[in-house]
Amino acid sequence: MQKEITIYDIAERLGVSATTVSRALNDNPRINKKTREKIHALAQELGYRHNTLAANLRKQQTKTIGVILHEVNSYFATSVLAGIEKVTTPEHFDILITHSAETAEREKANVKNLINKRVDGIIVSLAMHSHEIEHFSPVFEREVPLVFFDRVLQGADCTKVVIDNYQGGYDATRHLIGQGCKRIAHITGDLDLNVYMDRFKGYQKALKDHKVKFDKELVKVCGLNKAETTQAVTEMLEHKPDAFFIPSDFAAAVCIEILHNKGFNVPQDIAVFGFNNDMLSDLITPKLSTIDYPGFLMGEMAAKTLIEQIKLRRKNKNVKDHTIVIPTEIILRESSIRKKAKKTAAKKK
Amino acid sequence: MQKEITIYDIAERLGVSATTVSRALNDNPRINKKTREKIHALAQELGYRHNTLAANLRKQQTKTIGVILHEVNSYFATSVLAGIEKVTTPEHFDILITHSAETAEREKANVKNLINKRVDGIIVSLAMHSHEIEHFSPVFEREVPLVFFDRVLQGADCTKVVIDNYQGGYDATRHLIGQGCKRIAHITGDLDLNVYMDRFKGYQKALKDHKVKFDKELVKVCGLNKAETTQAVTEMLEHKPDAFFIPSDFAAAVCIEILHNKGFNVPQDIAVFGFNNDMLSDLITPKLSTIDYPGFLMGEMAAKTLIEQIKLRRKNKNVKDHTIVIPTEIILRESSIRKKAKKTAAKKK
DNA sequence: TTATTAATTGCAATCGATTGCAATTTTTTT
DNA sequence: AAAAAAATTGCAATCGATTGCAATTAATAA
Repeated sequence: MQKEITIYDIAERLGVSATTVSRALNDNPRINKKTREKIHALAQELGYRHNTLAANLRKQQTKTIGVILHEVNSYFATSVLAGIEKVTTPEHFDILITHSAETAEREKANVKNLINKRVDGIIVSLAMHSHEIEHFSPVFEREVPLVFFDRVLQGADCTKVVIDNYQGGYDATRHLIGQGCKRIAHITGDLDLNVYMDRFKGYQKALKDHKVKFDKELVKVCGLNKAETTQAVTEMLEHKPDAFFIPSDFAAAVCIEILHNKGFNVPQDIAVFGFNNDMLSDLITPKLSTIDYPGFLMGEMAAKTLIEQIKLRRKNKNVKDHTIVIPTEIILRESSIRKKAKKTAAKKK
Repeated sequence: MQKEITIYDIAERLGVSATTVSRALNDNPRINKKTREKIHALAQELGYRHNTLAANLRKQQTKTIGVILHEVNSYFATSVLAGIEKVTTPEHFDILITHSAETAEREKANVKNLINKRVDGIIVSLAMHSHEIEHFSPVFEREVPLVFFDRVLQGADCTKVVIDNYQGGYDATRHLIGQGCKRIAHITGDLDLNVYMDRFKGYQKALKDHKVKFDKELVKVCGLNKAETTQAVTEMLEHKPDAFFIPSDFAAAVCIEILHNKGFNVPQDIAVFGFNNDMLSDLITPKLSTIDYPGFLMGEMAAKTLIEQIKLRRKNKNVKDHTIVIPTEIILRESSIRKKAKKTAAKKK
């Protein structure tokens, strides 16, 4: 491995100063055009590579955004990343992705690591078991711009990008009621998380507004993975629900499979409603009604907001914390539409 | 924003040298235990944060691995990333993820960026339209360890981690033949890519080995997205296939949907076989037979190999290029099993 | 008590680019 | 031709941690 070429090597060969080389390579107009071209040519010839480390150290900025995800391995996560990417790439920011595997410990280590790496800003979706944000204090102290998205902490005074989970829960439930459902089971995730709690609240409010009695037997919290969902759905059937509102498309798909195996007709016997509008919701049978959860847009908004804050901070302007709420959209497909329940004559085919 | 604390600040307050502070913070046994503890305590108290940039500049290593993906937004991509992560985290490597959106241009820019950032090694899956690796020359010149995975360039003399696509294609086709299929349509992706080419070769070889005539009318290349797949499947039906081998679960799922809409019974009339074992393959109706494509394992292997190479390079040992082939596994589900075709009496239920 | 060895600590250079300020040269104006 | 303005270029410090080598001090052996 030969030694890396530096601006000093170029300077020496051309009999100019390193200052001039540095400026020329940055296309600084203070340097004579001919000199600039000469320098660029030699740099090219020698295979010079700018050393970002050295530059960042001096400039005290890294043009890098740290992203802390609670989990990487999901369609939602990649959608968000793609959205972030869309915004950061044209602004020439790199993204450093870490994941906390749903533990507060890992989350803490990631915060530390990103601060050590001197990222210019951080985007976070909180881990499942992260119920306070004390471990973000190094970030706050340094006034490093920070945007929370999706999984956020209620009440915490910082910038957030969230989806209107309450409205989503409300819309889904109202729709089911409109289809004639009276006993809507709600199998959901950890209610300490804003996303599940808000959907649950929307569910409750819709019931109340439409005078459907709330029965707490019909609500069950579980991990929403295959095993736990299977168990929860099976148990729930004892309470004779006529609909399942399960705010996770994957879990809802599992539910449909169980119902089929047990000989229920979806949606005629039992309607099913998901959440997320994952790719699979359009491919299973019956197609799943769900709430569109625009991860890509969320990533975009989070990145855009963060970059704004980074820019403001460079100008030493102070930053106002605020919350951006992205509207959800209800997607009606087969799993919740009861044709026979319609007032007009049922049309088959 | 107060000034960041440096080792010099700590050194001054404690009346020792920066050298001592640096060593103490790295738990160098050359420093007296009491001194070390004092330094650690003060560092903690002052909220000192190690500056990774400065350290990396001096140490000439970044403990960072660059990852270039052809596309981020897929289940496969996240599986691979999760696999990489599993290996890198305990080794204290960070990963810097870039994506080339299937273009050679972006890929080239990413290579440059990663070199500028002085990553210690790179993991790449080539973009669809990247048919040469000339733009990796800065990597080769610097002898920066590089591992290609999944999408690789045939013949190129570098380390690769691939899946046995040939065997996968062979197994899938042989299975379909075993189910009595004689006209197996093959709708696939760009044959310039090793992954699709190898599967195609496996398909051909299986036909040959089992004396089924190869008909080039039954082979069609397309983008494997929803629109193109729909068109390709529709056109293919004119050639009266009795099976579809579509090496992408998503496209296979689209195919099943089309066949249903047209009134075909899958698998009785037409069998369908996918590739990847994506999450959705287990959720659609009928469940999709497919080839398991262990992205997680692939990521793991790629990262493990790369880190080995990075370590060897530090010791100035030279690195042997080699190819790691990960075996595939055939997953048989409903979409390809023709009950009535069995020799034993067909059992319904 | 002196010679050796071991344990601690520090000096000063280094990694490579950036930038405020000043100096020099060139061009334009009077 | 002298003065003023504009265009170029360079000096030297800076960013913060690391490390080879040397120096000092403490502990042990002779």
